[in-house]
Amino acid sequence: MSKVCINIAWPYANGKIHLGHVAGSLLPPDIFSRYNRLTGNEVLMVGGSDQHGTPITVTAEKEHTTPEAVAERYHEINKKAIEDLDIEYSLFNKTHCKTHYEVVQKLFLDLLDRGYLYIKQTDQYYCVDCGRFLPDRYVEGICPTCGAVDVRSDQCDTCGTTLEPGDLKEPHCIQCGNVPDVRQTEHYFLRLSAFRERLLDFIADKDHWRSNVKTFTQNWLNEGLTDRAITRDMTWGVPVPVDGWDGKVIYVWFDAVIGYLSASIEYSKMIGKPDYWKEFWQDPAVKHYYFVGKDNIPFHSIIWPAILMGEGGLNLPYDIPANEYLMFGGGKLSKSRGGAIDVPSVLKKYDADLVRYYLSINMPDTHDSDFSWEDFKIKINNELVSDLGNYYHRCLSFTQKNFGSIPDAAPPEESAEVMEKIGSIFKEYDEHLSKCDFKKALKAVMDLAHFANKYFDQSKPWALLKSDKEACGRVMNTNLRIVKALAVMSWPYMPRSSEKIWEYLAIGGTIEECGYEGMTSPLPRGAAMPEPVPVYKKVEFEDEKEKLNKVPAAEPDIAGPFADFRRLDLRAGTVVSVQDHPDADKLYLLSVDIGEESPRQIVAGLKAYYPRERMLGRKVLVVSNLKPAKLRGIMSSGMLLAADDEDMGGSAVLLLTPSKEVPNGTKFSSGMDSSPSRIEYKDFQRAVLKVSTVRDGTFVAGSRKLESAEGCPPRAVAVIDGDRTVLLSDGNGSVATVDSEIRDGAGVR
RNA sequence: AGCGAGGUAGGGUAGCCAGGAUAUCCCGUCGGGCUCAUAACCCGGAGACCGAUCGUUCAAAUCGAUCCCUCGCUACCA
Repeated sequence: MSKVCINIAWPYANGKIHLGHVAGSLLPPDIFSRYNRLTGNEVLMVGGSDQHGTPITVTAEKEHTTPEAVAERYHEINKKAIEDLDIEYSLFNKTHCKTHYEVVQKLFLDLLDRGYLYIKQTDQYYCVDCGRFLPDRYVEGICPTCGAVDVRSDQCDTCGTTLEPGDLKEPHCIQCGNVPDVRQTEHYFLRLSAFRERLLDFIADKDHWRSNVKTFTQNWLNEGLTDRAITRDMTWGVPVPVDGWDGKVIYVWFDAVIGYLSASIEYSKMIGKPDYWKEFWQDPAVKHYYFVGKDNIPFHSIIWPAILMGEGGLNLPYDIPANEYLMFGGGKLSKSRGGAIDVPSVLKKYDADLVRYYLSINMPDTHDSDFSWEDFKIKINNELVSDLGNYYHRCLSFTQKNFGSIPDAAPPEESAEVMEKIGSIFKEYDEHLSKCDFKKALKAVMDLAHFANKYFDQSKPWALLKSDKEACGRVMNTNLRIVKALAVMSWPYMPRSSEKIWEYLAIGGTIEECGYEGMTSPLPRGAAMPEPVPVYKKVEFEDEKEKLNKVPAAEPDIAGPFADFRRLDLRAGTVVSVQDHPDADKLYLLSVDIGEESPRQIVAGLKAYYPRERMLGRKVLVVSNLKPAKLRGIMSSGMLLAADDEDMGGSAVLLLTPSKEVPNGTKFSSGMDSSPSRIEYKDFQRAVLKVSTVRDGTFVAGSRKLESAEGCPPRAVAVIDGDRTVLLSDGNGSVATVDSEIRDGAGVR
């Protein structure tokens, strides 16, 4: 029996938690905690809502409310969601709490005393109108390096340059629009660099860490550590506990990680044993685990250990089993991407245990994993319900119906094989779980379920019932012992249903009291069994499936020959104006008339190939239904088709042009039906368009026979699909071509 | 283009770090068994030159090199 401290990454209280959070950092620690409890260890499991920081103040301003209101709202929602998932924290705390403030401030002052913090003057934007310093994301302007517009003041997303206050051209406050001053301000910096050696020592023996965690940390340390500002000019957060520092707070990443400690202390106070936390934080024998997502690794492997080292006398992390991402429909499952599946709505439809099972068996522990409702259904129905659930039910209902109570046990030699199997599965399970290998341990449980079903079949209790009821009872007793073992081993994963099974077994007490120790002990003979009801039901979703799965909207399906090409809407047009892109070397900013009310604005990377005068007035072909995209800050609605023979070893880039004069807006669909619906760039890339000289009705590149070579210029563009080759034309004798030499087979992009 | 991950039977995967004898599991498929059970369970079959090539080795899915392809993030891709 030992103590274990389980620390869980703090979800940010600016939105509802979703399945990505659950699979990534919330469910694993709960499984691990329950596993430890069944092993007989004492667990302290803490975490909570991260409630400070600028994004919450932004939300609050948007909603015309206070940051506290926003933070509290999501704290309550998420706390409830976590409880509904049966994730049992000792305490799910929050950073906006008195104890947390005190602990953060104490650590701050301790580090200050020891010389790990120092003050540095920095420049910061200050808005006179708003009367305050502005956070980085409150100031936008033009990037001095690349000229992109509406760039945030800390970093240009367009060119990646890191910016300092004052760098931005034409800065403005996004709140009031005024031009902010650059004023001197001071901040406390954490002397991270002072911990480098100690941190290297710290990770040196961490061979049990997952390789990505260790490698990532090692790389960070090798690159050298830069001191970081740990205070900000704002009021939403933990105040800096130094006179004259009003209006400044401690920055999130110093604030939030300390939450592990403050939540432990807060919990101790709550249970009336104010020193309880010390048993976990000050006894070096207690292992500390940190369950986080992979984006959170350095905060837990470097910054937090540095803070702990600076404070001294507190346990450092023992392991940081960081998970990868749960992907949904190909995209990262995150709040910002909109593909999120938040916990409250999922739990409205499905039992927590089903969700826990699926996320466990599909956990992104070593790689990103994909979430889909289709897969959810398959795994739940075929594995959980059919194997495990059905086994539970056939055993319990058969015994209950025919015996009404627990029948007498078989003599040891009769059940030896089964008990051995339980033992060997448990060994495997235990090994995996002790290493936080959740997926594999659960697979071991499912293996036992499979073995169990086989045992049931082979021992044929339904036949024995007629021939030898006593023997039947002995077999069922053995079966029920497997049921018991399955329920105990499943409990960390699916607590609620396991407890239900426990009731049906009429053992009394709880699974937690039984523990792994009592898992294989005999059943209470003669105990009356209640009538069982299946604990897992198959999931069915005809409508739901459509709704939930169709987050990535189904596109109108174009099938058949030239499907990829027919998704394009190609139009003839005339370049009516050419300007240099203000912020890019290679890009032109064009207006192209494609027969619409006003010309399209299109950004094109052609500066290197066409001087301005050769662009102006030029007849071109435009992909008109391409999803508009910002190119270095400027919207581009479409793209010009150009041939490029790089793949053929050339270096020419030539704009496509109609062979005969056609009105702007003329459709180039080679006489086929095409779709006007909006497409992505990658959809465009799927269509195969090639340029080649044409001789005797044959497309020289690849010697492909053209289906019609009518009106064909000597060099032309063709659309290729399988073995079919068709000229790209307007269907009326104007064929797409280029006006100078290019290698045959050049692609079009 | 940069970074990250990955390419193993029709689909999805395990194994790869610590190289060895019939390559795992799930779905699907084909055949059989059973009838206690949630049309579930059990057994058996077919189906994979482990992305390609080269190398290291007595031995490579596993180690090294090169290349190809896919996905995600990022981008002066249009």
